[in-house]
Amino acid sequence: MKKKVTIQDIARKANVSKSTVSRVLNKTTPVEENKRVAVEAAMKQLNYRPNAFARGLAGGQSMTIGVVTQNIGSPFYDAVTQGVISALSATEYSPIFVDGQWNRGIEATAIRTLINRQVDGLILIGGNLPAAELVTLIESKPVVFVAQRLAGWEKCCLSVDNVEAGFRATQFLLELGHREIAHIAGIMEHIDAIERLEGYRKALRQAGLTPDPKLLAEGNFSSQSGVLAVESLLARGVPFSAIFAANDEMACGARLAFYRRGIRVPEDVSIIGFDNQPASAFMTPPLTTVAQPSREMGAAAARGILQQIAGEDFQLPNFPVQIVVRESVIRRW
Amino acid sequence: MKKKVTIQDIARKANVSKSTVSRVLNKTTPVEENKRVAVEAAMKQLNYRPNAFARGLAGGQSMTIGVVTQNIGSPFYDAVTQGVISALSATEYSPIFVDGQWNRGIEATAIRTLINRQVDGLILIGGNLPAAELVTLIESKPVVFVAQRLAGWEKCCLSVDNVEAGFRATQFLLELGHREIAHIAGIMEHIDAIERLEGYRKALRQAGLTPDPKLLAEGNFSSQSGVLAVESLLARGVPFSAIFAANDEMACGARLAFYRRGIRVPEDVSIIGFDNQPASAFMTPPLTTVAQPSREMGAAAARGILQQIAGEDFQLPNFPVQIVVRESVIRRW
DNA sequence: CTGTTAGCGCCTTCAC
DNA sequence: GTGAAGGCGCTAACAG
Repeated sequence: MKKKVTIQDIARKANVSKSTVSRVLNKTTPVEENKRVAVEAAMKQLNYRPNAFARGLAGGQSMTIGVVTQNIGSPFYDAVTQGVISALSATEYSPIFVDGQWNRGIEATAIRTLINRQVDGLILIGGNLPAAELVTLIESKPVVFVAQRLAGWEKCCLSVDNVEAGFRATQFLLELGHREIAHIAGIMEHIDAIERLEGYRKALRQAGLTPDPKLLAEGNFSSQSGVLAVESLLARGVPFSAIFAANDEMACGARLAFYRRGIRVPEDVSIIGFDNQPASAFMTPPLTTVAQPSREMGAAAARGILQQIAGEDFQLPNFPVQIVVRESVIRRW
Repeated sequence: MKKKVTIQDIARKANVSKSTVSRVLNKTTPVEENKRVAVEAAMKQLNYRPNAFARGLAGGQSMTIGVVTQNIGSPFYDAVTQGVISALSATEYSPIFVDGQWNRGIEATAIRTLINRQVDGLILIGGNLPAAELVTLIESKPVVFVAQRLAGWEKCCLSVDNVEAGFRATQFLLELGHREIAHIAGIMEHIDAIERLEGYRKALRQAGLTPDPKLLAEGNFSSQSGVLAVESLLARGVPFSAIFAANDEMACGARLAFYRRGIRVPEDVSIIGFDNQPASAFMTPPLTTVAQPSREMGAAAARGILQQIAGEDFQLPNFPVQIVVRESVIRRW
């Protein structure tokens, strides 16, 4: 075993005291030039690495911010994660990730683990713990919720307006001339799924149409469920000329189901997805979809945390969605 | 600010000493039943959470294992990560992730960050730091390299035989009757890409064919590069009836390029990818691909670390690849 | 079985 | 500017 070099060792080597070493390390107080150089040299020579634990213990700051992810669903979450990473990489803070797997129990444990590790802030991406439980877990640490809409915590919530997004996606199909529009919803326990469905219905109603339950299939955000949804839809015998899927994975699955049946996209049916995941541009035909600025949202979340830590007044930005038109939709004459 | 409750507080409340509390906490030494109960009750009441930093400082163990990922390339890496998470979730250890982005500098920094955080072990997924540098960084901590093949560190390397995999993929196409087989390689700095290409050539030679440089295109593992590769291949005017892409993303891009040109898959050209990423089953047509047991590899890596920490003798298992046949290949008569 | 005594490595007052 | 002393919360010997 290698003996670890401590602040003490380098103090001896540089003929100064521990305090001085600490000072050059943190730049908290000016230190005489030559001493500083000596210290830095010693650190280099002995290959000194400050012990993050000791620091955290003594200083009260862990310089880490905890991120709780949910690995199910759409690549949207991955992108948010990337945003967090990149925003933090320029700072002294490191992210530490724990996965909640869309399971309340696991999620709670994940948060506890993070708190035990003394994270200085928390970013929760997705998740479905009730607000009350969250409050007790968080312990009043800085926090930002991504893709959530917690009552009483609006200031800390970062998400696009999914109702609006669903509305616009449907509206888009309506404007292309479609009248019989099906929807493949996500898991109805997720706020995203609920709101997108709501937007879908709203658009239909506004166009003077009545949402037909027979044109609604519930999936679970997986590709496979998209296949099943289309098969179910087809089996019901109610005709439709377009589909709005609550995420790209399911849109993907839907497209495959049509392929299997010999139904052409977009000649026979149009598809619009959600998330603009990278692969959607490479499907055949390329998938039209609704894009959320996921990376930016992750970065914004990280910045929000940093500002809270700094005690600054902060406000999370608003993010608009955007429809990315590709060949999977076509006007139907 | 909430005052933190410490081991001392609960010791007072339970009328025992700090040590006893520590003992029930870690179950290191039997403690009298009634005292134990009292302590546990006190912990519950005061909502006690042990401070991981203090623990780490005092005990020398951080109970975290660091994972360095590279977010570029194929979803293979994501799956490995999942495997690590799941294998570790049953233990007292938590993974902490840092991203190296396939950049030597960033990767080195990532490893240093992890070391500073006193991780008890390291899992490096991908990456391309030279062995020499790695050695000094690691500081003789337990380590497992996934998808690497470091000379002198064979015992700690976990990867499939990519030469063999490339060989079999090509062989598979040969057996279908193809003779003019193109290859879209990955970034030639990555060992995976190099080995897969080598396997491809080996198979051709063994079949009595000479690898034609005009049938080789270099991509960068991204979908987009798959598109470009096919366009480049087509522009060269050398006919081919099948393509082996070094990962599914590029295979995806290739498929799109053919679609754009009106070239049918698999009627006109067959495609085989690599990684068996989930989406590959949902392409049109579903993609034939080479599967690595990625989750299992991640889990095995985690177990390897744990065994090293425990000082046990360990040996990383061998993982075979497997060809998953789907509709994107067809015999050519 | 249990309380007491030392630190773990570092930061932060304090006097100098 | 700089060194000495104290403490962060917990674990790990040590005696009892």
